[in-house]
Amino acid sequence: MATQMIEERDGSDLGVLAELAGYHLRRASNAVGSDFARAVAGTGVRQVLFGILSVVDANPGINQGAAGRLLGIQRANMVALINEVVEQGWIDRTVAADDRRAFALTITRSGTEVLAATLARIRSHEDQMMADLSADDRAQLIALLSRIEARER
Amino acid sequence: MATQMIEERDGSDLGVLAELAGYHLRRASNAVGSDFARAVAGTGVRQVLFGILSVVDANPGINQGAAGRLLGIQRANMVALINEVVEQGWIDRTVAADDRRAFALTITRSGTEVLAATLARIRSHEDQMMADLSADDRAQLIALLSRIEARER
DNA sequence: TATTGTTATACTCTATAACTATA
DNA sequence: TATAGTTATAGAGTATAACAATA
Repeated sequence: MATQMIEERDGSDLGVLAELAGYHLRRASNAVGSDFARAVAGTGVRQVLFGILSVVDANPGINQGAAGRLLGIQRANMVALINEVVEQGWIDRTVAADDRRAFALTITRSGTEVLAATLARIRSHEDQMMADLSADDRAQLIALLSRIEARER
Repeated sequence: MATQMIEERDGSDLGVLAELAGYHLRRASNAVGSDFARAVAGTGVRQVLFGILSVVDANPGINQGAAGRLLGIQRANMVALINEVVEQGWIDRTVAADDRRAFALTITRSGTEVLAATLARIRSHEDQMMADLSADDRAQLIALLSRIEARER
């Protein structure tokens, strides 16, 4: 099997790094992350916060802890994040009816609007970042990434 | 085209988030990143530092700035990172012969050993994280990610 | 005893602006 | 003027440990 050596014009290259999926994951994730930030600049939305809005929208009344587990966010870190979306008026936080330790989260009218508005911007941002990928490529990418995510421990 | 809805056993799901490549990139990158840390725990190596070792090893005498550009690390952030690898004795930093503003970086004997030793651990860590991917899948993944990285600005 | 949310805290990565010394 | 490296600083994400209230 012939391996392809990727080089800069001046001959400098990444070395073994180029073969490591972890490196490319980090670079691609950072590239997409900072373009995401540009795309939603001024809205107060960030990648994590959009995730919370999406999960709470899809699961009305979900517990704070359960939402965190779905998103891979630790309990301790959820506190400030939920405070933020509550203060923005995007999420309602009420004591859960069945468990007085827990908070039930629901998206507000305003939160729904922010979700829709930023989703539009995010879709066009993703279209740009994935411009070199066909629809199949994109689906394949998500499928591959999901298989890696599943190995989290 | 039928879309597949991914759900937890209790019926909770990610909502629109599940369709966004950016979200899966972030989750997969974090999962791989923390497993990387576990794999090289105790060595003093981190993802960024391994990147620097790899690039300097592949390009002896490369400038600090050029190494940073290859890796997507800002000038300002390179300083502390290079201090770290120099203090560890993994990299030699000398004033460049042709440009007295610049530093020429070369990997040391010790750095070469650390690179080889951690590379072995990293390869087995990647094998575990990519256990659900065929060799073709893995190559495809890296190819797809590279196309996204290329859109960085 | 275990779980939910909380506080405090620390580490790492990334970003920007202003400075210096050389080119 | 532009570039290489530096300093200072800030924001964000993630991690752990210990605690109170409730289950």
